[in-house]
Amino acid sequence: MAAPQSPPQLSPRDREILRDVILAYILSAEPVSSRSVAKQGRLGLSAASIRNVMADLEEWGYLAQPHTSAGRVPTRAAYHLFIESLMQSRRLPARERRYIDEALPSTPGDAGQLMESATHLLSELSHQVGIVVTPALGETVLKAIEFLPLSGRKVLCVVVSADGFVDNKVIETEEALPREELVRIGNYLTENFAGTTLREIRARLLKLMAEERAQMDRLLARSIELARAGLSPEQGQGVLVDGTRAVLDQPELADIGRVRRMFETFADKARLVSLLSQCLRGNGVRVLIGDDSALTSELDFSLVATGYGVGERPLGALAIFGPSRMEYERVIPLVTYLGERLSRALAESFAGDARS
Amino acid sequence: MAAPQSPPQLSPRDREILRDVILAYILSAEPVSSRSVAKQGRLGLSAASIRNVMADLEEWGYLAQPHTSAGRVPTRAAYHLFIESLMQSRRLPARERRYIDEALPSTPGDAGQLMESATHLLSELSHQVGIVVTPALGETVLKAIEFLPLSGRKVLCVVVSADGFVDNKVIETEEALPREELVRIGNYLTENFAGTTLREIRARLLKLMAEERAQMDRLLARSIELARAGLSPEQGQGVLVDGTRAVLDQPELADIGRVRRMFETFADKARLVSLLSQCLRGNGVRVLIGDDSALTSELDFSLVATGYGVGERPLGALAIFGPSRMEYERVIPLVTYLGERLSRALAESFAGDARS
DNA sequence: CCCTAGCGCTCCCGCGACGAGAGTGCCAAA
DNA sequence: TTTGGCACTCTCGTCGCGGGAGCGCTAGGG
Repeated sequence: MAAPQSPPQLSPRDREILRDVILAYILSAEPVSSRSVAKQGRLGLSAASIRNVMADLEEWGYLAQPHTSAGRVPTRAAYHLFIESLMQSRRLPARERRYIDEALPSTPGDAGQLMESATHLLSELSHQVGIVVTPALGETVLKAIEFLPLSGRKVLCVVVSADGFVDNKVIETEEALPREELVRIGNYLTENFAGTTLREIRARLLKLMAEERAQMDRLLARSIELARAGLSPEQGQGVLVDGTRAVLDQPELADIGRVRRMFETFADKARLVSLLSQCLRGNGVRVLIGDDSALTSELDFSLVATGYGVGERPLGALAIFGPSRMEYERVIPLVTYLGERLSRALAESFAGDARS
Repeated sequence: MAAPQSPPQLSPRDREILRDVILAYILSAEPVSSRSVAKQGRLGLSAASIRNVMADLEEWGYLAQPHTSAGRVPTRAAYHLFIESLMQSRRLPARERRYIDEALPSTPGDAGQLMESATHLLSELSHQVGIVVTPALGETVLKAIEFLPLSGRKVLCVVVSADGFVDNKVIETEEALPREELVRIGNYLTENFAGTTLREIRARLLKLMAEERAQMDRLLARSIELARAGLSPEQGQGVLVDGTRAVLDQPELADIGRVRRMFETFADKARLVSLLSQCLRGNGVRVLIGDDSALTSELDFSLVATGYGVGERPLGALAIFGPSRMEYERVIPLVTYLGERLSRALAESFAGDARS
C-alpha cells in the first residue's frame, strides 16, 4: 500500500468532486460510487472521468475505500479540508436563529436554566449529542452571598454570581449562630467581596486569616469560617449532555460495542471537561475529528466545540458530538451562533446588575 | 397449541426444579436444559426425570421453550411465583447494608444529594438501572421561605422544606422592592405557613386574596404576589436515572432496537412518574414484570419499586429497572432496604428540626 | 408406582459454495 | 482529455449440508 503522497494543489475540479463525495456520504452514510456522483450531474462528467479523479484523491489521502471495488469514503483529512475551504454556508439560517432566540429564555432568571436550554437546543437542531460545560464556580464573580439558619448548626449558604448562577449548599458551623449574626456575616462578605471571583475570595480570606490570626474580631472569624465552607471550590465545572437518544438513530451506532464506548466517553466527565476546556480560549469554533483525540478516534466521531463567556472572561464551552460524518455546514454555524447567543445572554443578565 | 392448564398445587419437587431453572436462567441468560439441571445435582435425579417435570411445568405455564428441542425459559408467571414463594434470602447481606450506610451521607445537608446518592447506589449494587422519583414540591412541608433581591425587579426565592429539600428560583416582581421589605415578607410567610404543604399554602393564599381583595394591606398583598410566583407548583416530581451504562452489558440489550426503546422509556418521564406513583402507597415492594405494564412488555423488562416517605406521608418512589431475568433475591432486599433507609434519613433531618 | 436409560426426532447454527450485483481499473477510441 | 466498454474483484444473500444439543417417548428396573 503506497504511502499517501503529499497532496499537490487541488484543481478546482478535484475540489468540486471531493466536495460532492463528502456531501453524498454525509447524507447516505454509504460509500460513494463514481456513478452516483456522475449521475448527480452537477458537472457534466461521466463516471469514468470521475473515477480517475477519485483515484487521485485517494492517492492524496482524501478518500479511502473500505475494500477493493467498493465506493469511496472521505478521510479525516477530507473533512478538515471540507471545513476549511470546501464548505459553504457560514451562517445559520434565519429561521433557526429565530427558533433559538425564542427557545432561549430571554429573561433567564437562573443561568442554570439557560445552560439546560442551550444543551437541548444543540442536540435538537443537530440531531447529535449536545454538550455544555457550565462555568467552574470558582471562576464566577460574586454578586451576593447569604446565610440562612436551618436547624441546629446547619446553615444554608446561597451564593449568587454576577452571571446569574445560583448555588446553594448546606454547611455545618461549629456552634449555632443566631439569624442576625448570619445576616451580618452575609452583608459583610457581600459588601467586601462582591465583584471578585470566588477563587480569589477564598485566597484573600486565607491570607487574612494567616495575617491576623491573633487579633481577629468575631465577625471576621465567623465570616471566614462560613465563607470557607460555603465557597469551597469542590464543585468543579459541570457537564450537561443531551440527545444521546437521538444519536442512536445514526447508522454508525448500529453496533452495540460502539454505543457502549460512547456512553463510557460521556461517563468520564473529567476527561470531557479537560478536552473541552481547550476550546475555551480563542474565539471561533474548533473541530476535533477522529484521531485528533483518543476520545473520538476509535469511534470515528467528531467534536465541534466553542467557548462562551462574558467579555474577555471565558466561562465554559459548548459542543456537538457525533459521527465524523456530520453536517458540518449546519452544525458549525449552529455552534457558533449558540455560543455567541449564550455569551450575550449572560452578559445581559450581567449588565442589568444594579448592586443592591 | 394447548391453552395453559390452570396449575394444580405444585409438588415440592416441582417447585425445587422450577427454582433451579429460574436461578440458572438468571445466571446464564440462556435456555436451560434438563441435563444442566440434573448435572447440577442438587436433587439426585436424572435428566429424563427432570424433563418430565419440566414438560409439566411448561404445561402449567411456568416455562416456555423458544423452539422445539431447545432448553426452557421461565415465563412471567414463573417469576411471580419465584418472588412470592420460591425465593430465599429476604434480607440484604450485612456488608451491603454497611456499604449503603456509609455511602449515604449521614448528615445529608441537602436532600437532593441524598436522592442522587440513592439513585447511584441502586444501580451500582444491582447492575441495573436505578430510578428515584423525588418528591413533588407541592407536597413538601414548608420550613422557611426567603427572598433575596437580585437586580432590578428580579428576586431570588429560596424555599426550604422540612424534609431538607432546598429549591430556588428567580422571579420577577411588579415593582422593585427594597431588601427590608423582602425580609419582612419572608418572615411573614415563614411564620404563618411553616408546617403546611406548599400546595395548601397556595390554596390558602388564593382564598385570602379573594376574600379581602379590597382592604388588603401592602404586606399581605406583596406576600401573596411573591408566594404565588415562588411556590408555583410547576415543578412536578423529578426523576433521577442512573446506571443506563451498566445495563448495556446485559445480553438482552444486544439488539439496538431494544436499546433505543429503553431510552425512549426513560425519556418519557411523565409516564415513569405516573407508573411509579402507584408504588407510593402501601409499604412493601411492588414488582411489575413484562406484561403488567405497557412500559415493560415489549422489552421483557421488570420494575422493582417501592415508596419512601416521612411517617405516613408518602414522598416519592425508588425502583430498579432491568431485564425480567433479574436477580430478585438480591434486588428486592436492596430496594426494600434503601427505601427504608431513605425514609429514615429524611425523617432524621426532619426530627432535627428546631424551628429557628 | 416412580425413576432411568436409550432411541429417534426436531431444530438451531456454522460452514462452504454459488450467483447476482455493484463498483473499480484499465484500455482503446473519439 | 474524455468516454464507453470490458474484465476483474469484492460483498452479500441464499441454499444445502452436517454436527450438535435437546426433547419426547417408551420400555425396563427398583
